[in-house]
Amino acid sequence: MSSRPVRWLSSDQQLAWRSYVVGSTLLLAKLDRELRDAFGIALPEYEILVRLSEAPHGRLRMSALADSMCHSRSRVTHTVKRLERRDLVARTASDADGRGVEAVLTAAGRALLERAAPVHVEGVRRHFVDVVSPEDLAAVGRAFGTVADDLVTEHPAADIR
Amino acid sequence: MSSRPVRWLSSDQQLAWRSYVVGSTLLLAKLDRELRDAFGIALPEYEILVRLSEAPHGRLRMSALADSMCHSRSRVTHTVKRLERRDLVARTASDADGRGVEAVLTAAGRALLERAAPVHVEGVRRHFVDVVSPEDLAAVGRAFGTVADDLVTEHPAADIR
DNA sequence: GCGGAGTAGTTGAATCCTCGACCATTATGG
DNA sequence: CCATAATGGTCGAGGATTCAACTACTCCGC
Repeated sequence: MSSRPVRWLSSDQQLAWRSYVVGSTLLLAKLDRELRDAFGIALPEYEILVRLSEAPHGRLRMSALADSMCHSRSRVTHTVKRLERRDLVARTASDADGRGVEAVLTAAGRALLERAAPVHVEGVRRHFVDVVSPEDLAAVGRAFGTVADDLVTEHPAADIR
Repeated sequence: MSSRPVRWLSSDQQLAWRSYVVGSTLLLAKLDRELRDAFGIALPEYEILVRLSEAPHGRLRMSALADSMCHSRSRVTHTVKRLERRDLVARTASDADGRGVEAVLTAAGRALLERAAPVHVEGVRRHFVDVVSPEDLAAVGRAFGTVADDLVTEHPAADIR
């Protein structure tokens, strides 16, 4: 058990890492609060509405929803149940697959989203996109795209699913 | 109330933003799980141990702990209470300030941290630092450093504190 | 030194997320 | 076909986080 020596982070790397952790924490908390205060919905709930709105007929299977957000199926079930209680989405059985369930955006859900989206986008701009340089923004996208690919394909599939 | 037109994100900006949200979600979840599986502590708990270990005598006030992680005081109280229950930290009254409470790393806490740190750092490397280019890493650090500064100084102080 | 304003921290309830167990349905293989 | 495995989804319990009080102490002005 001759453990090889730990490869600690350089001080530059450590600084970058901590800046990311703190900045990211603050950013997501801020955007969450803005949506909550203005519309009473949390960021994950908002993102579900967005994904539904982008799907044909505002309709998507629970598993597709879960996969696209990298959330557990259980989490999506709970989140959608909350949204359903507020009549922002509805659930119907899938007719192709007897096991499947599809979530649909209701009229109220679409209306809420149309009011919320500009506010949210404005927040993303003010607190993120507009405060970093275009080059750094592109780098962030590249970096986390790579991270996501790495984590999704790492194990023989079936990680978050 | 002539609302000015919404400045939507360009598709590049949108892609960068979504990559960040998904990649970040996956990354933090992964690192959290690694610590949980190997040592039974969550990422926020680990970070408290780290900050304590870096402070003189392994001792820090609750508010300093909260500020350095950008967590609410209430959250730190709960987290430290959990750590105290497992004898990884102890709490003592601050003698300078009668209101203050200081958290101290116990021997067990330090021992756990010394086992956990190499594993965590290795995870940060494998899933983040080593999969992105040094330039992109630096850009991520710059970007979120800016974001954090912006959010901390935005309101007349006293935002998360 | 007294009274009010601000600071430090805790508490408990409500909410959200995770985990494991579970049911129903669909594929697979002999 | 039929047994078994795999997939899609739900549920409830327990743990974590937030929120709104609340206590206790310090600081400041007078």
